[in-house]
Amino acid sequence: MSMEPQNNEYREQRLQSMKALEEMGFAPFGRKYDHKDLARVREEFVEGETVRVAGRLLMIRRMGKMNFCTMNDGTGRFQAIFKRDELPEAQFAAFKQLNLGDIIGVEGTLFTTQRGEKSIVCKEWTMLAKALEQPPEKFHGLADQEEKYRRRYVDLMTNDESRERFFMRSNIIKETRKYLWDKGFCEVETPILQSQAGGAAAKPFETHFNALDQKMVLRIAPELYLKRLIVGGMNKVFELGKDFRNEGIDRSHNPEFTVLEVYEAYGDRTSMENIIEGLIPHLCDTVVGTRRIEYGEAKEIIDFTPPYRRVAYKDLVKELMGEDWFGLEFPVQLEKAKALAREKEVNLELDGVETELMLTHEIYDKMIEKNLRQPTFVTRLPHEFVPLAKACEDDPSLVDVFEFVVGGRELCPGYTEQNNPLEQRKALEHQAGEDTEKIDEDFISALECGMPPTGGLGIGVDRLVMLLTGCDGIRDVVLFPQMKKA
RNA sequence: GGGAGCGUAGCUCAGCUGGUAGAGCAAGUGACUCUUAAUCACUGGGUCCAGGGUUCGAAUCCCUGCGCUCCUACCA
Repeated sequence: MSMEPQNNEYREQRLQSMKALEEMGFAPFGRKYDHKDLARVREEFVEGETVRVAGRLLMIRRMGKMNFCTMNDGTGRFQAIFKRDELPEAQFAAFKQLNLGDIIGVEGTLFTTQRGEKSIVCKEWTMLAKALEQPPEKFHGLADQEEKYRRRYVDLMTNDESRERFFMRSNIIKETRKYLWDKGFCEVETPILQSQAGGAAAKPFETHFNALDQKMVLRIAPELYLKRLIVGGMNKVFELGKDFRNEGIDRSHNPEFTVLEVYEAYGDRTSMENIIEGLIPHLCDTVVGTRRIEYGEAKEIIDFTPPYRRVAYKDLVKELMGEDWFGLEFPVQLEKAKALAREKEVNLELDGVETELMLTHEIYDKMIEKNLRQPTFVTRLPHEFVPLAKACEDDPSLVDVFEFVVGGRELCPGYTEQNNPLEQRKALEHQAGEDTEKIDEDFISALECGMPPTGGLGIGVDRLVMLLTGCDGIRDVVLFPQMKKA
């Protein structure tokens, strides 16, 4: 657990081996080495061809005059063979000084063993980097969660699965950009360092700007700046970047996380539904290789083939509680909910629940959303839950938004954005309460210049990656998750 | 925030009602020219997370601290 260099028998031995190599004329830390990726060597394997490869020694099977090593260069594993017959005497002798974890370059000829293992028979090898630290056990790899997160490089070098997951994350981000660029969206960058935090209800991280002697915050959402761009006539924009929220850490929350926000002028929430219905299948096709993804411990199959179900919040509630639900008296509703909860063995939290709205929402939370396994847009939510969004045209008590639910969890919301500056001010003032300083006057002022009707979308990229890689913890898809100082 | 659990060799883990610390892998030496979690023989390796307490005696029991994990609550 110590972060200081190990000072043990391994380190001593390796320092000695380093010295021995130097004395034999092998510089323990090499320079640029032109080579072919191991994955390509395997793919384009030609018996007898001479190639140069490089990588870390993962396993060494010493048999005296013929030795087998498993190398790993980050693209894949490959076997290298060190035979006395095939190597200059000095090279064969120096081979004995190699340890697990060392990085070497190998020049040799491609060869298939009797057991059919594609290999390279070494003719000449080069020391590229000596490892002074002993790598983790070859079979289990690094298993300790804490150590995996704190020393991700050790996790990456030993666990192929972990490394592949992060390459997959990189591809998801690349293909997300590509998809949006191809649809005519413009990628922008807005301030992360802001004088006031807006666009979400969350505690910001605070910092101090010395030159201006001014308190600053890290953004909690890019929303308000992106809408300014819509006002300015950048009609289709997106930003892919980090938000920071000064709140707790758990399996689905990291204080710094990656978000994608998309805004489309002259659109509405349905424009955003179309983007999700296009983007997610695109990611499935280009990155995952299937639209049917295994999810959770139960290995439940989630099918991302569009179109996705669209259903109004109230219709979902009626499906469960009966067509007449919203006409019933509150005490009747309460009894009915309790009875159903008992039947389904669900624990409803009813303390302080005094209205139809609150009760209905508790029912939705505990008994409806969890059962929406396949991709679903839940639309037409009560105004109270999303106070800043634009009301539905035909019913001012509802807002024209969706929550996109997959696997029983909300993945992302989409909005028909509020473009009436008077309504927006009212809503913001209501939210801010006493704290009127919290209102971003410049943002209101932007709206007063006239913002076209607009659809907006915000996706937690980490959670999207979790879904597509079948992980159930955010720390498994963030390279260096936030940890307490050890 | 509330609850439960964990921290032992480089790594993965055993260690019962308290009696001077164990295995596998890894390492060192030796044998072996088709191994692949190679095999075989011998050898070395520990601040039992840190600090305090109980005890003749603590990895083990108690307290405090640090870190992690799980459940639960909160979270546009």
